[in-house]
Amino acid sequence: MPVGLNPDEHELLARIAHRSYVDARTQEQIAEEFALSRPKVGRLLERARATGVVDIHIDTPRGLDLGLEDRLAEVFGLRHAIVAPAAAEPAEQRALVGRSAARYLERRLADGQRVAVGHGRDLAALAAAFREPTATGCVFVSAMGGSPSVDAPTNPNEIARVLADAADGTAHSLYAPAYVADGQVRDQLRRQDAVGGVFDLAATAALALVGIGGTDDECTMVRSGCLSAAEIARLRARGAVGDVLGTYLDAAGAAITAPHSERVMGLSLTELRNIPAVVAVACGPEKPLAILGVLRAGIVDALVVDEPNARAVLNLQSGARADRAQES
Amino acid sequence: MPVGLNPDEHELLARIAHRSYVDARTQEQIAEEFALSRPKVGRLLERARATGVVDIHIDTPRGLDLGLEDRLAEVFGLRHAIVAPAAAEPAEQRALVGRSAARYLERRLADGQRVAVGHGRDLAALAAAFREPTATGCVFVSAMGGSPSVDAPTNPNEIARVLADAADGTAHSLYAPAYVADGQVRDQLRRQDAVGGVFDLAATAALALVGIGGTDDECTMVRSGCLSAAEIARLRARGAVGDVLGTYLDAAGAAITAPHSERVMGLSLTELRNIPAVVAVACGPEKPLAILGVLRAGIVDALVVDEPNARAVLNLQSGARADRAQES
DNA sequence: CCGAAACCTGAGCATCCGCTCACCACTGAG
DNA sequence: CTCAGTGGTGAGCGGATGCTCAGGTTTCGG
Repeated sequence: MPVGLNPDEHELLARIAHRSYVDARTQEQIAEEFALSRPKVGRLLERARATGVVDIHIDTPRGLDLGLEDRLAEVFGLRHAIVAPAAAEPAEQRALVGRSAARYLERRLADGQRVAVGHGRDLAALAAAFREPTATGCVFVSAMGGSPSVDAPTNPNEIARVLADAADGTAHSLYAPAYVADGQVRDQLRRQDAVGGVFDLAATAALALVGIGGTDDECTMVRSGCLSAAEIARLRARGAVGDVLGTYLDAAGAAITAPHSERVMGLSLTELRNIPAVVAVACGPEKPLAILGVLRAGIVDALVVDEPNARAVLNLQSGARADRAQES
Repeated sequence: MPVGLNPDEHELLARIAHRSYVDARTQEQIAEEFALSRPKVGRLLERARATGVVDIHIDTPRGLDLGLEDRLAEVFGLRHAIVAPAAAEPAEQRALVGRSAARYLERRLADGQRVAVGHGRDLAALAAAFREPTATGCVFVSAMGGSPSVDAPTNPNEIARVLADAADGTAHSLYAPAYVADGQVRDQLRRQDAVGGVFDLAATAALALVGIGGTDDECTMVRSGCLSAAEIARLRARGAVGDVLGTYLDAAGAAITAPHSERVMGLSLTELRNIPAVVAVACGPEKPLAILGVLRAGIVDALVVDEPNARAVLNLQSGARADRAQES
């Protein structure tokens, strides 16, 4: 029961709340009935809500924590944050994140929008769960190169195709590897019409859909053969915590620069920043630092993650803020 | 959890409800966020309420049953129905009803209103609990004669005085007995300025405050000496179930007529009907039929009763309706 | 006892919300 | 395949709501 309220006041608030919420009377009618002014009734109703005399409870589907999403969006300045319920099995967890991301994307897509598509198991899970959205005529474009095993479901081309199929739209594939030998080769490749044209389409997309990769030896880049274990180790040594479209970032959100960054066949951070909306999807226990780095880079507009990552990232960030506060 | 809702729909309703009720966003902002039209968001919120995804609970003070009040008001066409919580002890019950009635009257009184006042233990309890209302300059007028023991706290004069004191208003006393020998004496008395003037004041009051008397041998009329046990028994034999200002009614709400009705020194039912608002107060286990009769007479605008009576009266009425339905 | 500050109050106004209505897509029967 | 019926959708509008602000009252401290 509400505290700091005398019984008469409590009764009045309950009566007025009853009229308002149960009988759906207008504030004016209630004012009339209780011989009060209309604004006063409004204030009493507000007070009833504030003191808990009226308790509005929302039956959230099991596992969904909307407050957590709000905090995530607030702390990192995101437009949308979607937190999928926690799951015991990694595969199940990825499916849940994929499903959440799919529902989100279905809502978010607008007619005729072009979508730049990244790679990874999380985006593959999104694609697998994706159903026909309300929007029509959408175009899905690979935003980065592929891995040696070209038909793997985690390749951008494959993901773009699956999405286009489900959305009854079209797909543009990028026929290039994720990494080339050096910047010179990259520039040369991008000058090819078949490659550069797709890059341009991706760079001017209305929306980018990206995974967040890790820097462990089991990450997608290594498993798919895009990078060697030695290369990943070198990136780790330079402070890399994760990647977006092949560009690696440190924990502060800064890009790991040349020579590695010049070998990437994927939209750069600058190009990504020019896309109006970047949707990032991530899950898995190895990801908190990677997500943190990407969020701090300020390129992400919407984030879809599993609950453990959401909590972990928030803890890392608030810990960092506490540290800074202590220093000063 | 809500039934008949698929999980995706449930999640969407919960998300939208969260934005609306927790984050206090406007429907337009929500529509923007979820790529829906504004009316659609309104409909979804309505649906969320209907399906129980949002559950609005009102913390009612212990013992208060606002739904019961609503039914009472609905069934008998009352403007207000106030039900005081049930109590174990009769004295406690009367105090609770008196308190509820006092709070109600304090709210209801408007500046300068004249109030016609009846008698009885229930009104005495009201007067005892009465505190200064917001309205000022109110006038309290006895609407019926008194009992032989003139200073008893249940006499109209005494009740009017207490109310006037508390409200910082004025009181007009009626110096006449509740019953006289016959109609001739009554008319004669009412022609006296000191008596007739007060009657006129009472008859043109903005509000009447009446108790509902029973017809048992322990009723106020008998206990105060206004009527003898024999007289009450005769009234019972004629079908009387209760009284208002000394006028007895049967269970259908019709007045018991002459000769008894002509001996009353109190506002008649007709006079009462001309008063814009009649507030009746009643409590006690012997009262259900009396209350029923008075309510059926259609003179009452607002009723204050204890919970047992409220339930009993509703049961009696719905039983009667069922009977009539069965006949036809 | 007096002054000032804090609070509460109700008028006026801009915004928000629910309702009505015409329109359209989908469905099922002919 | 056609067409009436049904359920859902968004425009437009009038009423309802929340907010701001000036005025008045209470309650402190001096």
